[in-house]
Amino acid sequence: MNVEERIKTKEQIPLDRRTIIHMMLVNNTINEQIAIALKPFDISIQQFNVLRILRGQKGKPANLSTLNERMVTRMSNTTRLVDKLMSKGYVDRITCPSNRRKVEINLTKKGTDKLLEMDKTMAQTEAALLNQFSDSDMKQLNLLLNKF
Amino acid sequence: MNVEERIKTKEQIPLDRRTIIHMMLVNNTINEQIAIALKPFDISIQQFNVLRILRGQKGKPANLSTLNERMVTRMSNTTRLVDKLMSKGYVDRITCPSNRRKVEINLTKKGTDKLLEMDKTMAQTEAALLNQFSDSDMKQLNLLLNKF
DNA sequence: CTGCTACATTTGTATATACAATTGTTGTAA
DNA sequence: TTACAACAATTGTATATACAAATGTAGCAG
Repeated sequence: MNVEERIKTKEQIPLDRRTIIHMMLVNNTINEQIAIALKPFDISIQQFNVLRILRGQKGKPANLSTLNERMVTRMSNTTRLVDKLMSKGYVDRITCPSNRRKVEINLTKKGTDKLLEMDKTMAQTEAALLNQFSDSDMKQLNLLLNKF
Repeated sequence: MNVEERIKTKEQIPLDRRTIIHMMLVNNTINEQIAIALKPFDISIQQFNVLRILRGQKGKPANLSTLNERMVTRMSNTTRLVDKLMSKGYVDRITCPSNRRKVEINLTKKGTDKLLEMDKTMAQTEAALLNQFSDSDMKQLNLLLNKF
């Protein structure tokens, strides 16, 4: 992706600004591709993220603040995000018996199955996005990203 | 920024997935910081982007499709984005005399002035975001981003 | 036990965004 | 010249998101 061409500018962009813009452009690409991959499942990136967090819990229920803490892109209203996953039948939610302020959220069987399907598509998408990267490219990129 | 720590996972994340997640996390940081910088001006990143595009036009008016084409993060409703800039007095909009389907959007004096103020804050924010990067780091990062 | 503060989630509401349908304009083929 | 397709922007509407206020619960000082 050529930055100047994409944003149609002829003037030279200072390196620091160009870097920021470049990051944004790539991120848009990433988000678009993942959204396309998840579209058949009628699910957003954040919803997918929550499903994966729940799987990582290995049956141990999660409450809302835990989810919010672990989400890649945090959002201001996790309640309603979980509402949507519930209405799809992917998770269930009960109030925590030991502390009735909290809730316990779990993956359902249906959620687990769907997530397994999504995994395949997502793996393909990740691979496609990164197909020009060698392992050492990726390591280098991760090192550079650490500087942010 | 340590990925595993941030998303609170103990399991090892495959390198390709980690790379994608890392990109997203850094992008969130970038967006948050820029949003904070622009908050005093009561303007969004995309609105700021449009103002800069208009300045790049050097007085030559832009129409909506031009703006949309050049925006870093394109959106589905540039009309209403421009509405907001108009209501702030930063731009004006007339229908194009030579082709009445199009519009001509221009920066106002007020918009130009405000943009100049925003430049300062934005330069600081960019510098702060990239303060751990040497020039060669940035060049390297840009090269790697080209692979997406 | 009472009153108070902190906690965890939910709800209300205003704003933002996506997507499709609509409006008005232009160019052009018959 | 008329009819029609393509174009450019706008509008309607459903959904998403942010932010603040409200609800209900727990813990704790006195």
